[in-house]
Amino acid sequence: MTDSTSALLDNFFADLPDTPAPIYARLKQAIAHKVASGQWQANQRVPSEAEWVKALNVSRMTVNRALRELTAEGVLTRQQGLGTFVAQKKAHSALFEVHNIAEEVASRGAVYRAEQLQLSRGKATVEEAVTLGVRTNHEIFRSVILHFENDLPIQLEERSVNAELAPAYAEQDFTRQTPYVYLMQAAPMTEGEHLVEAVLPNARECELLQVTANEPCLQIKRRTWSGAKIVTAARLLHPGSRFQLFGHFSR
Amino acid sequence: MTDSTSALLDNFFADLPDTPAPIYARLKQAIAHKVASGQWQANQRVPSEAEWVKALNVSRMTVNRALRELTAEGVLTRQQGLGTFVAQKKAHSALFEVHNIAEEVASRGAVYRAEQLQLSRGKATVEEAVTLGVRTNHEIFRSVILHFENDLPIQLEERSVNAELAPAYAEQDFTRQTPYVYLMQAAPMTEGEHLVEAVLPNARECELLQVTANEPCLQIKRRTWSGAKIVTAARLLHPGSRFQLFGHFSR
DNA sequence: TGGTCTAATATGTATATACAAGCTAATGTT
DNA sequence: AACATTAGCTTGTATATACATATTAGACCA
Repeated sequence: MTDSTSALLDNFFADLPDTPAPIYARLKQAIAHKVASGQWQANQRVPSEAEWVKALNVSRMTVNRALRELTAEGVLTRQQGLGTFVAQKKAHSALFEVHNIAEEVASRGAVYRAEQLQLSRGKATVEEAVTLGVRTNHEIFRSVILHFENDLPIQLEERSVNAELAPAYAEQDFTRQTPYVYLMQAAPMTEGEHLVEAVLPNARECELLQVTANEPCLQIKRRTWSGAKIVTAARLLHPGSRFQLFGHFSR
Repeated sequence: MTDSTSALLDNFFADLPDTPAPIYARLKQAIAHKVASGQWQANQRVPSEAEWVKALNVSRMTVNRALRELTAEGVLTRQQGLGTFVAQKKAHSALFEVHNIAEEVASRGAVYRAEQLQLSRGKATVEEAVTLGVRTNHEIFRSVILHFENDLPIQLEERSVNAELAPAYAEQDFTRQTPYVYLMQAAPMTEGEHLVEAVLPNARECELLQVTANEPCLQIKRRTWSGAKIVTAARLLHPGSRFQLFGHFSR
């Protein structure tokens, strides 16, 4: 084991709840948190099974189970004889994963740009309180961002954010970094839901998205959880002629 | 072990390829095939770990791994002290799973009905050959079915089927049983892809779906594989005002 | 009859051990 | 210098064992 690895593993479980969860589950959670929060970057090497065994004083099969399950879940990738690494995000997984529109546009070789139309803070309306699962006196952020691919609008994003979980939301510059990036490091997503439907945009949305009236749009309503609390709820509107959702599954 | 269980396990691996795959993987594949093909129904009890150990002469941990992974994949459910069972299909998993529209409508407590508008056999057109990955002289079936929820059209389904993999497709009565049910038992699905977008229906589609012009529709193009071959390609058109896709994910 | 306890059975987790197989770097040879 | 071999690391799989915990059915007793 290298010195850096040793430092990596010192007090690894320190910031985890000392719940009576199985060892393999706590190890999974700890690693998943490192990855989700961005502390461990894609393609970075993860300690080997033998190193975990030495550092945590558990059996190799227990470590093996944790790493194997995280691999099945797409968090890690492993190569026999080589090691275990943080997995890269899939390019075409928009249907199954919460995606970062900036990365997606870039992966198509197109130019990405964003305009921030609104960013405010206030107490939750009744609708927002219901959607986010908070009281009506709870502080929330609201943002409206228009995302461009090659100077054509590709996504209109209206978002409500739980201020308790993402306190520095208003200080972000969303023309430089999408909300996704900040939210993932502030409150890593553990669960989420999508609701996808085809809708007609109203006059203002037509203008913003630069589409003619009667152009159908794909609307995605998404909520994401971090633990038991809802972090954010978003409504994403995509011009039907410029945007498709793609998904692939096995077994 | 009961006699029926014993019969169940006789020659369990008989119809599986004798490839040099790991034991746990072959057991997973064999069980998944029983479930996917409908031979083992939902909620049916699966042999216990001890029974598998006795019948296959392998260690319990190997069986445990197969059953545990199938549980993580949603094929089985397990209850400590009780046993292992074939899992029920999720109600709201339309986004992630290939769904059976009849079951979905029924699960909402609504009345399901279908009209078969077309059912024919012939050689593949160039477009079909490309979509299905076959030669242009390959035999395929084509069907058009309109699905109703409470006497309102909810899905227009245009489907091309590989006749080699589903030879009895034309003999089915799709007003009584959806193509999904026959296809799953004829050639269990191992992989699939979706392409989701918002579109405007043409005049004929508007009439069939009983929607006004300018009503946006959700179009899903889906292809499913059984092993290396494509079984079927379908285009599903849903009125936007009556249909939503829902998805949920963890971690 | 009704309730309680217990034995049997099921899955859940953890460990130690063993060997197979892939990759890399150092070593040795020509 | 160029090549081949090997040692040492990695993950992948399979087994035996142990104990924990959940559920059920039947034995037992009041």
